[in-house]
Amino acid sequence: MKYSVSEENYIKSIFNLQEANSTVSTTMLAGAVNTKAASATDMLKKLHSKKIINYRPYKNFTLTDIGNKIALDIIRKHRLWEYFLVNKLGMKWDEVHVIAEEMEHVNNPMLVQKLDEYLDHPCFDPHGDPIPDKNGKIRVVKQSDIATLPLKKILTVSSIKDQSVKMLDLLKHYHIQIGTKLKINKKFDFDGSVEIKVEKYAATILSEQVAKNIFCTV
Amino acid sequence: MKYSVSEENYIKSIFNLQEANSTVSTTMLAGAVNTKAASATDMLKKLHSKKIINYRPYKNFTLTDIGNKIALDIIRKHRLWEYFLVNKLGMKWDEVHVIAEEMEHVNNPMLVQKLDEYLDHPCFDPHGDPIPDKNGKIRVVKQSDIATLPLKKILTVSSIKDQSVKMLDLLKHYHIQIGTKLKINKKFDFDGSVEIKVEKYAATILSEQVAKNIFCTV
DNA sequence: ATTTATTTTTAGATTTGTCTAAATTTATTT
DNA sequence: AAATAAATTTAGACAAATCTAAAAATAAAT
Repeated sequence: MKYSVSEENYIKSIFNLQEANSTVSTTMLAGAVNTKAASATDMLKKLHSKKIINYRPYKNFTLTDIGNKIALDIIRKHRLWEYFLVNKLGMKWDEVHVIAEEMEHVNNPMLVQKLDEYLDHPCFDPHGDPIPDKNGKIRVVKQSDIATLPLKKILTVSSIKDQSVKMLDLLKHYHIQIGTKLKINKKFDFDGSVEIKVEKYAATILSEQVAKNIFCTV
Repeated sequence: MKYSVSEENYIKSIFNLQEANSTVSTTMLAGAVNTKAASATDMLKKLHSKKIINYRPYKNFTLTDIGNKIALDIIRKHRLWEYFLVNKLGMKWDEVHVIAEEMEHVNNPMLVQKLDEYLDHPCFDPHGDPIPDKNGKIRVVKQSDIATLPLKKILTVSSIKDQSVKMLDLLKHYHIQIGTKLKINKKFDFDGSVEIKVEKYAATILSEQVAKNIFCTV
């Protein structure tokens, strides 16, 4: 089944709102897709008739299993493209969202598969959000900051707490970005600083403050 | 100025039809964008009001300078994405057109620039069609087949005459594709065969029949 | 528990891009 | 040159997605 760009945007927004809130309202949805509540209602009725959402007038609505599947597919594409834009084209974290918003609607399963292979099956987008796999499964992994993770294990950077420009600058200097693999060599109790080794770069020391901002999966 | 996907498709089709034919008709255009003549007329009137085409009812129409500029920009994106899909994602010549047809409408100048850099400013797409530069300029270069080109010069493969699967197979074996750089070492008068050297591969000999199908720029 | 405020839905209109069928213009034939 | 054929345009309708303004339902406040 093929869905219009509008339908896809509504579906994706419902998913994202469900992630962030216990309950989703027509007004919230309208806000998310940048329309008016009346327009959202129209679309809700259409999505309901297509069995994409559970919907009763004046009551809350949720994605059906079908709707969830569709949403995850769109989000997969969005995040893969974000990863591509940052890690291949060298764009910045904050520049890629708007572009990925357009690319996510390019509909071609073969393309997504090849892109995923080309990027080497990344698990997290540049903002640290997980990328659903081809079956819509999101790998649930506990991520912790470097200050608390164990030594000598290969870790993968999965998200950064402080996403300010200053932090970004610093991380660039350390050759650290989402997806970077690194190892913790030593922790210094004196000031909580940590020596890490990023693949093919010389080992360096991070302050505790920085270490606490870098989250990794094992 | 931003144009709808529909407008862009019409503009691009007019350009392509103008390239291939001396004159473009409403019916031809309708065929190219897969609609009916009546719909094409509606769009022609709209494009005329936006000064994208020169148009008088019942007469032939042409792109204005503005229209030409827009078309070249779309075609640039289309061909850059085709190049990406083939040379980075490893897709096949005949698979990429449909996908690029969607990607070409993603509108972000920074994206196009970064993509162009990432691909190292290619001049020809995988079908051998030239890729307009950022100013819409198409580098006019005379291309000739290997059988007639001079020895010892660095040549760039720009198009393949016979695009059959059999030929494709053979070229893959020789590590030749659009954009490949090669040098002609020697020509054998006995049977017209040619010894070539493709970057970092051992020199090999092509039959005259093959050589005549491979077009290069100097 | 009424009243008031907020949210959601309905009703009717608009825009974009499309269609069919009929009318008009241009091209072709006899 | 008149008749026929083909191409193009007009007229009117339709689907998708949106809007405003008004009505209906739910939630909050006195």
